[in-house]
Order: sequence, then structure tokens, then C-alpha cells
Amino acid sequence: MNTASKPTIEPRKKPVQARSTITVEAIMEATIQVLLSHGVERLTTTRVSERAGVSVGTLYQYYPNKQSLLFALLEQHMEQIASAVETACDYSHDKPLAEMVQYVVERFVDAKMQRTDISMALYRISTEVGGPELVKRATGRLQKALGTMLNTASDVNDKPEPFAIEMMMATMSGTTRSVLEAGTASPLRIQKLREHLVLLCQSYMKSLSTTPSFI
Amino acid sequence: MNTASKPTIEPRKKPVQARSTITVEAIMEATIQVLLSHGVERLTTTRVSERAGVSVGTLYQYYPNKQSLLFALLEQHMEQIASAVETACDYSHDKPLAEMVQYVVERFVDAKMQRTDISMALYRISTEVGGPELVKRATGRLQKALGTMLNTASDVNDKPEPFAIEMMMATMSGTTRSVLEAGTASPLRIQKLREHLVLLCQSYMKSLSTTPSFI
Amino acid sequence: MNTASKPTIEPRKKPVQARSTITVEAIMEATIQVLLSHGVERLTTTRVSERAGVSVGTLYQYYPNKQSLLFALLEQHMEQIASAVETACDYSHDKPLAEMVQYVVERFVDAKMQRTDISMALYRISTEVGGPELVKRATGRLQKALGTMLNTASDVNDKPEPFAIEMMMATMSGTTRSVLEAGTASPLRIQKLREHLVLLCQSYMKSLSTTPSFI
Amino acid sequence: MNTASKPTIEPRKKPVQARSTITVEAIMEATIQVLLSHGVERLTTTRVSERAGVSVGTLYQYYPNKQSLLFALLEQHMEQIASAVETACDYSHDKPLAEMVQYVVERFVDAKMQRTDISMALYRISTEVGGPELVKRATGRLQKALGTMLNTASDVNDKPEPFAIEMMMATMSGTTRSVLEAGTASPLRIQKLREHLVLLCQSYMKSLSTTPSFI
DNA sequence: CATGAATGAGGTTTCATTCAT
DNA sequence: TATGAATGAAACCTCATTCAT
Repeated sequence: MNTASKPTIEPRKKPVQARSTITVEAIMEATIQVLLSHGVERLTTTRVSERAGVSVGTLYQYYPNKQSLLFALLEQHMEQIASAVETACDYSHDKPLAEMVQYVVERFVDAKMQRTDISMALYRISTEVGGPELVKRATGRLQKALGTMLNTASDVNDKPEPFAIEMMMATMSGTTRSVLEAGTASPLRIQKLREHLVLLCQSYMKSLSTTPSFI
Repeated sequence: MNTASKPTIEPRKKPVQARSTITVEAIMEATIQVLLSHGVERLTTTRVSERAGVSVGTLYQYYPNKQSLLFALLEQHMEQIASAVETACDYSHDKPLAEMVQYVVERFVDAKMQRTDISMALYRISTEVGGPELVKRATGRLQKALGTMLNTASDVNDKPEPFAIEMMMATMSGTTRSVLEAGTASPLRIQKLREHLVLLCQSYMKSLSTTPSFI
Repeated sequence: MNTASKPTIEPRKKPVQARSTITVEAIMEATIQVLLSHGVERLTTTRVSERAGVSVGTLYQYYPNKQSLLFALLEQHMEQIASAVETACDYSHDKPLAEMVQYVVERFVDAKMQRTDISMALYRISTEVGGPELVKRATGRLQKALGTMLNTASDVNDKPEPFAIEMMMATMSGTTRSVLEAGTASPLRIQKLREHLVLLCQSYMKSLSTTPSFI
Repeated sequence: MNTASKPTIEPRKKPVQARSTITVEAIMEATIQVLLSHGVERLTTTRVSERAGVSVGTLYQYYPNKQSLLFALLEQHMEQIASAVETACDYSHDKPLAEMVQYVVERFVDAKMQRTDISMALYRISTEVGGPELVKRATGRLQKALGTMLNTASDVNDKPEPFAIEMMMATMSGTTRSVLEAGTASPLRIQKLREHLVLLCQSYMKSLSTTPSFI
């Protein structure tokens, strides 16, 4: 579909010295700031490097092009979320279904809301920068973690089909995004999201195990 | 948040003559094509006009600037979806809850999947072009329609709180988007989405009416 | 050998209106000027457009990139030289060998010296911009014209082998270049070049027809 | 003509130690490689140093700037060719004209073809880096050597005018270059070049000594 | 009304060169 | 001495927008 050529997107060099690491982190942070304050359209490599307090040249030593910069940001974020969920799954083996779902959902919301600024910033670039690709990767990974966990539920016998797990993940991301983009991510709303999302997923999962499968 | 200046965004003139309508439609369609084939970043007014078979000048006669072009596209799409849902709501008054939810969800999925290319193209611009603003507008509108409908459910007494409706809408959009962006919107997957989404929303709504509210 | 990627090199649009033609010519002329005054290394598209009195954007409407600009210049020049020689060949059919050679050589030198500035400017870019490719093309063309002509020489029977014609062409270009790059292309030196080059080629051609072939 | 500023161009220090010599040679060789694989335009000091297996810093210890690096390469090559020809001249004193010419021409072609890659690489920079200047220097030197030699020809009385010697040198370089840039420097073609070039120069020289001078 | 040539600010990226380690 | 991270001027090129025809 998309004909846009995909040049190298991998970071150019791994920071090895302490100084470099600081530089790279400053660039990442600056990217988020600029994304939030100016929007993708007005995110320029110059602006990012200025904000990071380094020269453009330095930025380009670590990221071969603008895309790779954004990609790295997205990747790092997805990694954090995915591993938070994975950990939650591991922890919840052999619990009752409702408890499992609650724990996982809450950890997900917590992870996502830890830095609402980053989460929101990333929605703005995701589609442009290989987001769907990364989502697919993370989805596969979590598919496994969630599936394995659900199979150990102490109070359910039939394992949910993969598609149901996809649905649950999509619901978690979708509703969270919705709350964030509504602009008012107040603690209260976040709390409500957490509770409703738990309920939503719990009732879905429960209904799946009590309803004859659809297809 | 976003400091990006917002110039006039309303289309410059309403197409009244037949010829104009055709031109406008060609431009809209071309925009979608370019969006899909090149991505937002490489969507240019010149490219759009070329694809539409008109000159740039002509494009600028209907849309004062690029933003307004994209905005119009988004608006038109949201309008279609929103009104499809609204109609479904109107139609479903006084039905049992499960039936209501099923009908509304199915009409939503149908509307969204009618032109998957458009839906996908729009994900690419929504955040950039006042998407959240439009979403908020549409959300308000549907909040009302859904709320009104749900109040007439023949088998439920307590009306769901507004936030629950938001959750349901977010779930519908979120899961649909997820399926579309996974890249494989095969008829089979769409069918599965439809069924699971119905079940998901039904069980959520049902659980709400049988569970003491949380806060 | 050369890994340098070769993007589109063909001019972007043909000038159709009178105004455009003027613009294109101004750009060509400016390119020569800049080439001579600054050298290839310091020839920038901005500088060229400034010199031409147009904006960079305009330059890029006619030439998709810097390479294509230089390539066009080179191509146009080669065309002129090649057709001058071709014409000379056509004109000289059935003459005695010495006369043929003299006429062709003189027309070549004339053509090349008509605008010494252009000739010199082009030496500076030739290798970088597909020069050898164009030379090969022109060589093929002139190979034919010269070969055909030489076959009609009234006083020679055996036709020279293709390689000999290549040698003659290389000699003509090489010596002319040498005189130009020596920096002192005074009328006197040009006159000397003309005479010596005639003699050189005549004696070479003559020796070929009286000497047993080498291989 | 050329306004390009000319910074220090002399190599920064003469390599005295063995290690330095190796480094310098590696740099020279790397320069050639990069020149051939990337072209002048994409020859960067970093790339050269990488290829040479040293750091940029080290490169800059031996060459104060990029120009001087290229200049040194060119100079070294010209020196080799020039001295090969000079030696041939010295060796040929008092021989008959034809023999002289043959010997000199063959030694020239041999020298030039010994490393066709270097020869070709240098065509790419010669105009940019003081090539004509160096050519002029070498030309003067060879002018002398050739003139002296020719004066001793056992079978000719009148000495050729300096311009004729220039012509001969230009012919040698020009035809050799032509063969190299045609892209097919096969042994066969090189052999042909050698033979034809000998014939060409011989007949020219001979014709000069039997023809009344032109001006 | 339509056209498309022209504009030029501004974005991305490169690369010669320096200098602290 | 060698290294290579950092610099930032400057190059190439794009594209929203205007306006004479």
C-alpha cells in the first residue's frame, strides 16, 4: 500500500560511554517535548536537537534520519508497556479469571498512565513511523503471555481463542487512548477507566467461557 | 497543548453546481488515494490535485489550505459514521438491551468497514488535523443518541452512566481500528470482529445493570 | 564500480511557453557561469538560481536534481559538437583523404572553441555526471559518420578499422582539452592547434592505409 | 578564474617512521578505493579514514585538509608517470626517431596502465584539485626531457618546435584516458592502444621533420 | 473560473574539522 | 599520538501558496 520508501531505521550507534548515554536520553526526552509542544508536523530535527541542547550533527550520529528517531521512541515505549503486561501475566498464573484480568488490566493502565505526556505524544506519530508494525510485534508477544496465563485460570476450563485475546488487548488500548485523547486525563477519570475497563474485560472473558463459541 | 497555529479550516465554498460537486468529490477521493499511497508526510496539495485531475489552483478554490482539505475529509467520514449509529439508535428504541447493542454495534462496524481504505487513511491524519476535536464533537452527539436509546431498553431499569457509554464507544472504535491496522481486514476477520464486539458490549452493558456501581 | 545511486536524471518538464524557454536558457547559462567562477565543488543549486535570476524552486521545476542540471548542460554541448562533426563528414564524402581529415578536424576545433568557457566548464563535471556515458554515445554516433565518410575517400582503398577512428577522435578531444586547460587559449595557440591536429590526423590516417594492419 | 580559496595544500608532515609510512600508504590507497566506489562528490574524510582503518584524527595529522589529501595523491601519480617518461627519454638518446618514439610511448602506456584503477580515480579529481597546475608542471618537465631527446635523434636534423611536443604529450594522455574511460581496458585494447599510439606519434613526428613548418 | 509557473522559507541531512580524553 | 564525539555551516530539495495569464 504505502509506497513510501523505508530507509535504514535502526539507530546508528549504540551509546557506550556515559556521556553518550546522557546525550541519547536527552534527545529522546527532547523529542517527546517537541512532539507535545509542536505536534508531529512541526517536529523538526533541528528543533529536537536544540531542545536537547546538542547540535543537529550529534543527533544524526545516533539516528540516521528523522524516522529512526521517532521509531526508537515508539519502540522504547512499547517495550515498557509490553513488559509491564508480561510481568503481570507471569505473576497471575493459577489465579481465578476475574483476578487475573483485574491485575493485568490495572498494570496496563498504570504503565500507560505513568507518563501520559509520552503516551499522547506517541499517538501522534505511531501510524507514520511503523507503529502498526511494532504493535503487531508487541501483540504477538502479549498474545502468548496472556494466552498462557489464561490457560491456568483456576476457575475456567476452555481456553479463549486467540482472537478474543486480540479483542481484549485492542479494548485496553482503545479505551485508554480514548480517555487520553479526550484531553482530560484527571486522576478521577483514570480511576474510572481502570474500574470500567476491568469490568469490561472481566465480563467479556466470563461470557466467552459460558457461551457456546461463535464459529 | 499544540501550539500549531490554526488557520481557517472551513472549506472555502460549498459546491453548488454539479460540476463543482464532481470536482470536490474527485479531490476528496484523490486525497484518500494519496494518503494511502504516500502517507501524510508526503501528501502534498500538488500531488492531490494531480491525482484528482485538476490544477492546484482549482484545489485552492475549494479549500483555502491543506489543513482544511484534510479536515473536510475527516469531518465527512465522521458524519457518516455518526449518523449511521444515530439512525441505528433511533431504530432500536424500546428493544431489549442485547438487541439494541447488537444492532448498533453491527451498524457501526458495517459503516466503518464499508470503505476500509478511507478508514485507514484517516487514522493517519486524525491527530494532526483536529481529529480529537471532531471525535469529541461526534462523541457528544452519540453520547446523547446512545443514552436516550439505552434509557428505553425494555429489560433494564437503571440508566448507564455517561462514562460507560464513552467506554463502549471507545471499545467499538478501538477494536475496529486494531483489526484494520493489523493489516488483514479479511471478510472472515471482519465477521469475527462483529460477533466478538457484540458480545463484548453486550456483556459489559449487562454487567453494568446488574452490578452495584463502583463509586 | 561506482556505487553512487543514479536518481532520475532526465529534465523534469519541457519548456513549452516562451517564458519557460527563457528561464531554462537562463539557468543553463548561469550554470556555466557558476561552474567557471566557482568550480564544481562550489556550484550549488542556490547559486545557480541566483545567478539566473530565478528562485531555487523554479530551477527544481525543470531539473529534478543537481545532477540532471549538469547532465543536461553536458548533453546539449555534446550534441552540438557531434552534429558539427557529422555535418562535416556528410559534406566531405568522396573527397581525398587529406582534405576530409582537414575539414573534419577544423570543424571540430571550431565547434569546440566557439565557446571556450563552456568547453572548459564542462571538463570539470564530465566524469561526475555521466560524462563517459555520453561520450560513449557520441563516440558511437561519430564512429559511424566518420567510418562512412572515410570509406568514400577517393584516394584510399582499405577502410580503417574502428579502433583507428576511436584513436582519431580521442586525439582530437585530448589535444583540444590540453590546449584549453593549459590556460592560454589565445587565437594563436588555437590556430596552431588546428594546424598541428590536422597534420597529426592526416599522417596517422595516411600511415594506416600504407602500413600492414597490426593485428 | 577559479575563486575557490586555496588553503594550505602541502601534506602536514613527511612520514619518517615506518609506522607512519604504512599509515600514509593506507590512506592513499583508501582514497583511491573511495574515489572509485563513491565518486569525488561522496568522498569524505571520514569514509577514507574508515577504509584505511584509522581514525579521522589520524588522517588529519598527515593531511591538514581534504584538498591536500587529494593533491598528494595526484602529485604522487604524476611524479611516477613523469619519471617513467623521463627515464625512457634518457635511455633513448641518439636512437633513430621511430625507435625513440616507440620506446617513450610504450613506457608511458605501461606506466599509466600499471594501475588502471588509480588512473581512473584521478581523472575524477584532477580538475578540482589543482590538476591543471600539476599538469603544467609535469608538462614543462617532460617538454625538456622530450626536447632534449629528440634533438639527439640520429636520423633527423631539425628539432621539433615545443608546441609539437605538447601535442604529442596531449595525444598520449588523451587517447589513454579515452581508452580507460570507455570502460573496457581489456589487455587486448591496451595492446591496440599501445600499437596505434606508437604509429600515431611516429607518423606525426616524421611528418614534422619532412614538412615545411606551418607558420 | 481554471491553470500551472514561480516563489522562498524552511526542513533534512552531510561532512570538514576540532579537541577533550 | 590516536581516537571519535561533537560541532554547525551549508548543501540539497520540497511544498504550501499566490497570481498573471
